[in-house]
Amino acid sequence: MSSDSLEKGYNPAGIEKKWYEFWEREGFFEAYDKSDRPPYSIVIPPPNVTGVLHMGHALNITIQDIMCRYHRLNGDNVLWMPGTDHAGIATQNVVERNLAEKGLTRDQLGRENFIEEVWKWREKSGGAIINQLKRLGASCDWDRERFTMDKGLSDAVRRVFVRLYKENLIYQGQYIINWCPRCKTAIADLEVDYEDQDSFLYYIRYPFENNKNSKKNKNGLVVATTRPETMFGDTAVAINPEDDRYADLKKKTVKLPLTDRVIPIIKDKYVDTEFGTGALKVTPAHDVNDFNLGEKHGLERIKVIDDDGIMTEQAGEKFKGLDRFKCRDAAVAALQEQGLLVKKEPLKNSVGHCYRCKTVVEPSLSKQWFVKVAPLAEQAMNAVKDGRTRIIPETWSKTYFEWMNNIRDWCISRQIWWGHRIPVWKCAACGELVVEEIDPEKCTSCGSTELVQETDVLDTWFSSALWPFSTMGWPDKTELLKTFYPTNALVTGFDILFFWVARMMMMGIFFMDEVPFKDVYIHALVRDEKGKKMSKSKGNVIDPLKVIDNYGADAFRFTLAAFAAQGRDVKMSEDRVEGYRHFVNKLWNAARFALMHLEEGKVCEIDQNNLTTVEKWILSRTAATAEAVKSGIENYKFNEAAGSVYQFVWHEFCDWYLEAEKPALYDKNNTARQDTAKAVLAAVLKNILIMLHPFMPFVTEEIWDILPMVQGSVMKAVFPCKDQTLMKMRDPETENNINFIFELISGIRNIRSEMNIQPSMKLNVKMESSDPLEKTCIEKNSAMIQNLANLGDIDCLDQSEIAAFHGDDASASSATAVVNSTTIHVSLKGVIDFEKEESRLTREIEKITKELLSVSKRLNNESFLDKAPEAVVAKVKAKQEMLEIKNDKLKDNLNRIRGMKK
RNA sequence: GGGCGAAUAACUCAGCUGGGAGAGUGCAACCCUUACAAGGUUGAAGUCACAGGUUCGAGCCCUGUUUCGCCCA
Repeated sequence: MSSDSLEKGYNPAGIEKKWYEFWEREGFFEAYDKSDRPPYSIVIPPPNVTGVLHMGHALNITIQDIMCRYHRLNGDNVLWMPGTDHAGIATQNVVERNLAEKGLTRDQLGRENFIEEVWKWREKSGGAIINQLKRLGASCDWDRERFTMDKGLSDAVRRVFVRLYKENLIYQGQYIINWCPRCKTAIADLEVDYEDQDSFLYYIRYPFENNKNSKKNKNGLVVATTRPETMFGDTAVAINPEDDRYADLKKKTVKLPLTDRVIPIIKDKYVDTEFGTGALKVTPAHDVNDFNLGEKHGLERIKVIDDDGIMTEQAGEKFKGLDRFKCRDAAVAALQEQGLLVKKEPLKNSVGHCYRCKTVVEPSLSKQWFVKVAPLAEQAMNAVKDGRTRIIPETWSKTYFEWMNNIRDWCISRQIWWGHRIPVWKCAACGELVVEEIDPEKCTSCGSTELVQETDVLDTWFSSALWPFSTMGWPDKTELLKTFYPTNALVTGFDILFFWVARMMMMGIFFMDEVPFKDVYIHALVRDEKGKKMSKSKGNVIDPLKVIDNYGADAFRFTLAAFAAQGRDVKMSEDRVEGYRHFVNKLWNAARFALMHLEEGKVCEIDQNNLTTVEKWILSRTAATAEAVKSGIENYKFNEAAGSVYQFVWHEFCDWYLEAEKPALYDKNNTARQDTAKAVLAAVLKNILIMLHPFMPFVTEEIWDILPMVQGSVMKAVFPCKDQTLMKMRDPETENNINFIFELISGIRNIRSEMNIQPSMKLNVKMESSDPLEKTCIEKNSAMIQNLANLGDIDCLDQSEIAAFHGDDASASSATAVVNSTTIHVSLKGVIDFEKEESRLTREIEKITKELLSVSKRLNNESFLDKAPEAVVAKVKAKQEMLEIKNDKLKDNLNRIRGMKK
């Protein structure tokens, strides 16, 4: 391909699709069950099958893709295991909503037909997110895609349930759980979102029995509650035994208003004396804390709200059949009528909502299945404590321990149809519970065939917890497991640290005897540009697919990587993506430029003996940048990796190197020089493409394809750190020399700019150096200085010439700059503005004087000299020396200019 | 109420086991120089939230205060 055909600007449309299909077709994402190469594996956090791509996914996937592509470039056998989870409640909701449009309910269909409907839905529209991940460039091994409801994964779920049950780590029991009256299922503690809400605190008098005394505060106990509708389920009133207000209380019971029941007064230190009146109504069937209190004191549990959120018979004739919130108003009104409502005051309290449908959760007494997590949690904690699994950033391990220490048993049964049905059968004949992996034919106890399977299904997270090994074929002992378990890393947001990571840890350790992953990298949340959480209701959601359409996946990915600093949220705005689109374009144009010179030329080896200083420098910097990218990615510091390569490509490669190399590239008269220049250009560009490939897979592949000196795909290239010849090019001395030269050039440019001299005007310069090494360096690179500073004559003065020059008029009408031990005299005969030059030098001197002051302050301090490390003292001394030289020279120059002014 | 984190240039953020503050964007001036105006060159800009302490030395470590965010109850 010729560079003429290359667009002036990079246009990602079309190119991304082309390469993605190419990679898939060629099988470049495939992992090998068995291989001599080192294994590297990641399992994807399975997105919800009903989900659509959001910013959180985009960041999560980009990070994993960077890691996987990087490891492939290192020659590893990489497995990136993809898939989705079946999202029990969410999916059932979606399908039920579709049915409702046709006027149907799931009950009308029946369980089996309904499940068939769900599968149909999943075939048709489930997993749309997978194709969206591909738009980002995700290099998952798609042939291995898994779904938590697949046969193999379902077998794994049964194996796990049965074993945990038989080891008494799963049990069934009547406990208080969180009930969603809309989803009509139990949900786990974690699935409840608490939100502050404006409510009222109602003060209600519970009168004493047969009390005719009218002394106001003595004729009953006043309780405070936010939920008067639960009073029908009260089975006690509790007070703190140390509460002075009730020290003289003789009564043992109170009458429960609006009912004919009498309930006991119990004493427990649990009661908070600060809250309300210090008297607490106790409703064991509808409050977690009351449940515990009730258990301790052997209280009766009366359920007054049913599974639809409607008051039961127990609420009495007048209230039964009312919605729980309507009942609240009705009860309050009735109490007021009877003069039992003492007062109500506004209160902000936190109310639990179902995380799927936002309905207010009802704590409710219910028979459910639980996992006894404490023993599992301990193992999971130990694995982090002893470093078998690292959590990165480390600070999240505190949160992890905090949760593990306060963990409660996990309610795993759900009263829905879509999910893994619990493998427990009850014998209708003898009542025996049969718990088996394979559907049993008859009762293991009495032999009866009348077995009825448990109707509940398991929490989706129960199957997700097995993801790292169930996806690899467990319970079979597969080659895949042998090669890739435990996985190297898990990448996720902190929001599912407990939902998922902690549970995978427990299950992995229990069933595999090994942690599921060596590293857990917790990345940031993506927020909007003001730092607010993105949400549909706020209308501040940025759609990743739109961003890709507008700016290209490469620019988007690079933006995410560049902002993904550890422990900090990513604030996303389209402006930022636009900035990085410029970077993609810059790379594109650098490649276009390179192609002009490389397309016809033969592929040359670098002639090590013919390298200029700037060529040695760019090769050294290439090696250094490769190191920085490697270390950034391997240490999960993606912003550092991205930042290093950005800085290198734009400022070192494009701004300095390409500009410096142009004369050689265009020089037809010196083909040896030209060939070497081309060879270096080719080598550096090639390595840039490889280093950038994990971040920007599409544009790098496109350029790689066009470049004449490389074959195949950039995906099959080798990361520069593995190239020993390149890595040996690290050369700090050359880097110092070049920095010195660059500073000289900048010094001259600065004079040009500040003195308002036409950029096109060629300047004549004399250099005066007291350091012979600097002088040699200048002489060696004078052509480059001449070129980049746009000079006419450049003259490096000998010792013998210096004195004469200082006596000359030319020196007096020069503007000067000092770099290290070298003074640059820019001849401005006739055009110099002495006023300007004087103020320029004065400002320079002021700056240096300030620095010098702080340096000498330290060097005059004896305890500094005494106690600071030698290296530090030496460094400061060297700095002082340098500053003093510079200061002296600038002052000389200033005096000369002042002399000329007169 | 308990826990975690943040505060650095106009904005967004880096800043390693303490050695004397950086980048990108933006801003200002100049420039269509044979890859790129989605560009180049140059420049201005900071009491590192506040108050103490440790240290020869603090953006960094310790204590307290203020403001903001998140998680859990």
